[in-house]
Amino acid sequence: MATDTNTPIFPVRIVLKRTGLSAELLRAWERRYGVVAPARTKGGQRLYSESDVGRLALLRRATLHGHSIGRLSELPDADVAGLLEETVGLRSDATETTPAEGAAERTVNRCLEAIHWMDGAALDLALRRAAVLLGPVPFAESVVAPLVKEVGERWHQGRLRIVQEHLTTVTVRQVMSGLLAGLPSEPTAPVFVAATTSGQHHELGAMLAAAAAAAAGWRTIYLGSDLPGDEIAVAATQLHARAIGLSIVFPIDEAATEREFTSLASGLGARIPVLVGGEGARQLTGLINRFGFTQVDSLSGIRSHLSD
Amino acid sequence: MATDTNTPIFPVRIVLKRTGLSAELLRAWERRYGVVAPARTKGGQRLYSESDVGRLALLRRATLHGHSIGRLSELPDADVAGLLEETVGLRSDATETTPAEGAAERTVNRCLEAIHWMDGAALDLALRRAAVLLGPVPFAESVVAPLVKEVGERWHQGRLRIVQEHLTTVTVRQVMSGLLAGLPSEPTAPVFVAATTSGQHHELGAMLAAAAAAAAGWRTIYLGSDLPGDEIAVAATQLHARAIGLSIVFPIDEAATEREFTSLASGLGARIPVLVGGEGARQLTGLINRFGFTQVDSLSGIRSHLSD
DNA sequence: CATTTACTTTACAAAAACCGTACAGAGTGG
DNA sequence: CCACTCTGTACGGTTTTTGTAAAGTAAATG
Repeated sequence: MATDTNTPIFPVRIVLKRTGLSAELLRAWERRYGVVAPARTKGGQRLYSESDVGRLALLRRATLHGHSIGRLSELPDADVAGLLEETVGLRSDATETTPAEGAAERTVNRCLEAIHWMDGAALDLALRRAAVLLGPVPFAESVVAPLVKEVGERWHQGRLRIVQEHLTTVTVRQVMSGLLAGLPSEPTAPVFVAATTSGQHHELGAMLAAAAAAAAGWRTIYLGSDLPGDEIAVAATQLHARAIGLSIVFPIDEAATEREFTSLASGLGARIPVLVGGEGARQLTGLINRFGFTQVDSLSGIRSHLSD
Repeated sequence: MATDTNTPIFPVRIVLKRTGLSAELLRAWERRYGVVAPARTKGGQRLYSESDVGRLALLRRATLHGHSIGRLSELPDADVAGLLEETVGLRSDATETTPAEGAAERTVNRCLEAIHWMDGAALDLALRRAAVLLGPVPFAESVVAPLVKEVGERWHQGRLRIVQEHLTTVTVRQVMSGLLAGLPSEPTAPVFVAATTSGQHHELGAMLAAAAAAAAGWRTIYLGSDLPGDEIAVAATQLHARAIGLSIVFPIDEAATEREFTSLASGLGARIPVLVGGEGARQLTGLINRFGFTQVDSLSGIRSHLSD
């Protein structure tokens, strides 16, 4: 095989993007602690391998949780992952460190299997492992989002029972909220409020939005599902929110959604950006625009919108 | 294995976070009582092991319950744990307000305050503090249960907004699920299924039931709220549940509840005990008895019923 | 060839920890 | 009521650790 996980192919800028490190810090880590030893081009620029990137991402997460880079640098990947699980409160016994890529897809399949058998514990375990291994953002994007979508579809087609869908919601919610609690947030950071309007009982979309915002450094407040528009407005105002995220899965009743939007908009004194996402939002573009809201169709979309 | 429970790896800041001690106090304990003897880095910074952290957390809990650190410091972990269990268990005696009970009440008030200001972070913090201080079961009984009840009442009286109730649900749920995940459960233990029937959107009662069962050593599956009776039946059957817990907060519609009960009962092949709790259950005694279900009115009630 | 991106080295600065010492409130025994 | 112990907290001055910046050079890119 030409490209295994040790083939050096990534230039720094990619690594910076994927790990969230700054160039200076990355070089400092290499110089001072020998955290990774990237190959070089003949001109002397660094070339990192997939496993380098994985290790760096892992290390970064561990340091954000309070571990000191000096100690961590002496540990192999597996131990760092183990430590991280422990300190984040995500526990498991064995730590097979299967370096990233296909991991997400495999996790999703394992989850679907667990859901089929209603094996909550297995589902939980699979999710937690993936969460630690991948980190919050990739986990949300490449595991939770596809999983939720798939479950939604199967449920819609009658291939999944209501309990199974419920079990999924409960378990995913649990893992995600643990993850969210672990993300650091400055007290001075802008506030993001995530919720779901009345009639919308599917929470996970809003939770994903919350995760995306939190990962982007916002202070996020997740208010749960099925909330009247004016209530959301009250919360957003009181909390001085700088943005609001709504998730709409089924656009069952456009008129009802419009009512909610109206009460939300009229309750918002200052003009606060409202991001609307979810499957259902796609069919409501007109409505969304009419209210001056913004439609987003992916988690990265949320992230980029929040960069203002 | 590179990292067992005696490998020194945790820097102070993590220990402080996990134990709730202050830096000064921790050092004082080490200096004066030799409570733990952390390893050092080259530069002289402390490095604690997993078992150090465990011992410190234990000691802190014990001191908060009134034991003196001087005495405790001479005891091995197991004895401290024993002592702690003894003193916490004493609570059920008619003794007036032990420090722990005062703490519970104070926590509830602090939570209500936080809820009023929609300060999710403060709410979360107060709950977590109380959870580690009191341990899972007393926490559920003397903090969460009263809190949920109070919030329910205020909400009913219109003294709380819907958002505030939602925020409470979300936050409590998060803390509780973290707690539940921490409780050990044997794979061979009997299974308890907790849920809420259709139309019942208030989750926390069922979660409390799940916590009580988990603390009693059962393997619990929490299925979430608003589930049709037959779906609960399917899950219970498939999972070989040995008991089912339902929570009914508002008995809005007795006829509807009866329908749910019917579909649940008819879906259960074997005769599985069904425990019904919550405010609403009190007004449905007749209905509950007619189906051969059991009414419970407190968490300790659940525990005692599950001892069979 | 000009502009952008990276590299190295050196230096600085802030945070986090360290230590010793001291102080204050609660409880205890005389 | 007065010492005295036990315990938690606080201050002030150092050292370690870690992140960031500056300056000058080299490589890549279009």
